[in-house]
Amino acid sequence: MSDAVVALAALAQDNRLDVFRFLVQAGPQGAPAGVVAAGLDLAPNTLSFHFDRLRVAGLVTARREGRSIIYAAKYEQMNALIAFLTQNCCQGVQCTPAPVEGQARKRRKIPA
Amino acid sequence: MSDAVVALAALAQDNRLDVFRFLVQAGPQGAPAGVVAAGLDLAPNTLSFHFDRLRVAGLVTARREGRSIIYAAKYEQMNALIAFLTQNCCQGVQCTPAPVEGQARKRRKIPA
DNA sequence: CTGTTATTTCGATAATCGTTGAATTATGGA
DNA sequence: TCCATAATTCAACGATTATCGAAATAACAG
Repeated sequence: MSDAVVALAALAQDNRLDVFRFLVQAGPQGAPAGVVAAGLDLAPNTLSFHFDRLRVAGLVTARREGRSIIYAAKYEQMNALIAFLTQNCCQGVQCTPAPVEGQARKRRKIPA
Repeated sequence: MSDAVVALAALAQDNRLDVFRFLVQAGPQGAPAGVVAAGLDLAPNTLSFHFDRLRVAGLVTARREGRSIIYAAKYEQMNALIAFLTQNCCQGVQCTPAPVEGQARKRRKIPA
């Protein structure tokens, strides 16, 4: 219940939503903090702050690998959030989950 | 894109999420501000503040009816948000939208 | 017009947020 | 050991947020 608010708050910020989307695109193996920082042009300390929000919200995981820290999107938590919204937005009402009209987008590669 | 952030921010607050859920349960015809205030035990001015956030985010509509103002959930916008999250969380990855396990809840009536 | 009900607007307040610069910790290479 | 790289922590700041009390607006009844 209150988990949802924390998750929503974690995603309710431009940079943080970008970070999460970046990690989703990076795939299950995740990406090092530095790569995310470079890819999104964010200061490392600012990014740390946002990573922490996402981590506390259970939306990402963090693991050390050499001197990098690899962050990865936690898809299950995102699914839980979507499930919550789906159930709590559409109590008996019509609620078409929208069958992806655009089809797979251009699939941006991680920039150099 | 940025619409999503505004919508997420609108829902990322305890009282506001409660208000939206209340309106969803109230159905498409909506509920007067006073009824919501009584039902959720919120000060009318505080509630006005939250309604405005939801309205700006496009998540509710407001119409005058006599001396009451009726607020109603805008389901389409919520669906759009869920669609955005579904598409942007699950780029090619497994993303089971969870087929409503709990089934229709006790369906609380609007309190007197 | 006067009073009552329903809601919003205004001003102020404490708390939280996002960003920055400087310092710190952790890892690995020479 | 000494140095460079990767990331975090800390202290500070301006900005935004949520709430409150008081006043204002809107609609209706008498």
